[in-house]
Amino acid sequence: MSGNPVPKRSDTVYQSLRRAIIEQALHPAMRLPEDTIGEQFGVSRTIVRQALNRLQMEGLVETRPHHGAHVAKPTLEEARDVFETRRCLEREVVRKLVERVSVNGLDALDAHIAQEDRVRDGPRRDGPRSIRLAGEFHVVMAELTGNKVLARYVSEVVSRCSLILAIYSQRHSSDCAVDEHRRIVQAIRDNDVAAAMQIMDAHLGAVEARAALVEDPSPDLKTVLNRYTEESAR
Amino acid sequence: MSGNPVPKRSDTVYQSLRRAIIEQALHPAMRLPEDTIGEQFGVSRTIVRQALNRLQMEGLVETRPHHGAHVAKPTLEEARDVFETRRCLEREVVRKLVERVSVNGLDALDAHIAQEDRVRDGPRRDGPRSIRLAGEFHVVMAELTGNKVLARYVSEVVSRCSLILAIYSQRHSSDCAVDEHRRIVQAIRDNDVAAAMQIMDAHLGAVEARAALVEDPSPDLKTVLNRYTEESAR
DNA sequence: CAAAAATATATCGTATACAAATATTGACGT
DNA sequence: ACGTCAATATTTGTATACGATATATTTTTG
Repeated sequence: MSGNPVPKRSDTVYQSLRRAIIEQALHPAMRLPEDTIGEQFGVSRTIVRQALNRLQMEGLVETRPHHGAHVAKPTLEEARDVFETRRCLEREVVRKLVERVSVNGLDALDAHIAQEDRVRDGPRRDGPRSIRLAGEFHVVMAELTGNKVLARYVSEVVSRCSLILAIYSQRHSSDCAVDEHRRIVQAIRDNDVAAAMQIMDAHLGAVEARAALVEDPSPDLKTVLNRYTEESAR
Repeated sequence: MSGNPVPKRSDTVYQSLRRAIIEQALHPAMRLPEDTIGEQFGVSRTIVRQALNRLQMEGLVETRPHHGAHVAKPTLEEARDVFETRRCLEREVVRKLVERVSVNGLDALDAHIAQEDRVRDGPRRDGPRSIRLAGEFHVVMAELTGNKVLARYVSEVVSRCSLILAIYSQRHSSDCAVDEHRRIVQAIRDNDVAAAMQIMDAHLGAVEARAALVEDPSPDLKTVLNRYTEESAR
């Protein structure tokens, strides 16, 4: 009666694809053929399909019948919905954490921030990893509430936010983000609900603003080619 | 390029199972063998598995490797998590609806309440259907916000709440519930955020209390037997 | 007679094969 | 030269077959 004798190969595929999408290694609207992925991982389409289904439910991939799976390409409206829901959920997270969070929990958050610092100031500016870490900070917070349901939803919206940022934001200026994380933890430490919530709201607002202000950077093939033909004509 | 030429057979299975679970036709912890279900619906295990996977993600069924799928049997802790998250989400729903809801939206809510009344006062007291309708009222509200993400999460927690009520509440006293629904709509009509939220919170609190106050009616075999051995020893 | 081992059965996990649907490409006629 | 239509080829949707694993039953042994 061991816990996990078989590490579930579909989970491996799922997590790999998830990271690849979040870190923008797989661009939005990119096709995800089952055969190709299966060959790559050495598994059959059955396994790949499970992973893709999960990703679809979480909003990271979209599938149309007989068209297969594609990396999701959220519209601005969807993006707004995700951000709005995320704010709602994270307010609850902060509220709960201020109410009761263990010292270990705060330490875990500090440790995570330290890791974010390390990656940011590290030898090479690892943008994708930085985005992922920034998101995981919020997931860690949600898990510290002890509410599994809440944590799952936060994890989902954070993933989707990462994808949205990957689309709509040119570069992830994580400098301010890390600092805001620090300030949120400080407010929680001070048992200051209002401050923590306000900082969190501002933080998410800043993230959202960064997304909303930029134009869609991955337009249709036609548009791209138009630009290039213009260049060659010039 | 028609919308849905094939109504997706897995969706049929999914919805049937979902309703059966929510209406307590399928009891918690009941086994759900893939073959049996497949034979019943005239589809292969592949289809059934898709439906079961979806239900698992939504928390309505649980599966352990090589043990197959069972109807979920949430613990009290899970139940609390679900209720807490639901409150958080529905507060947001109410807030958004008060901000801006169309007349059509309010009409839809009225119509739904009327339907609840009809079923409640109908010839036969249709308990299961009453539970389902009560839940769907909240889903309709969430959908009226226009936020798809929010609506999906609300739909999920409402489903799970229905299941929880099915377990922990002996009978669904829907009389008060319908009236509370009416009062919530009234508060929204009056643009009274505070009142609407307060009623909603009280409503969910009442639902939760009804669940939390009852002891687990189907505990472990050991626990039951312990109680009985104690009794015989006394 | 009780307990433990061994077998049998049922159910699940995965791969693969076949059918259906669609996008693409080439041919053809205007 | 361009638009339309048909054939091909790729990809998904579904079913089924096979192997693995857990549970139930039976048999054996102390």
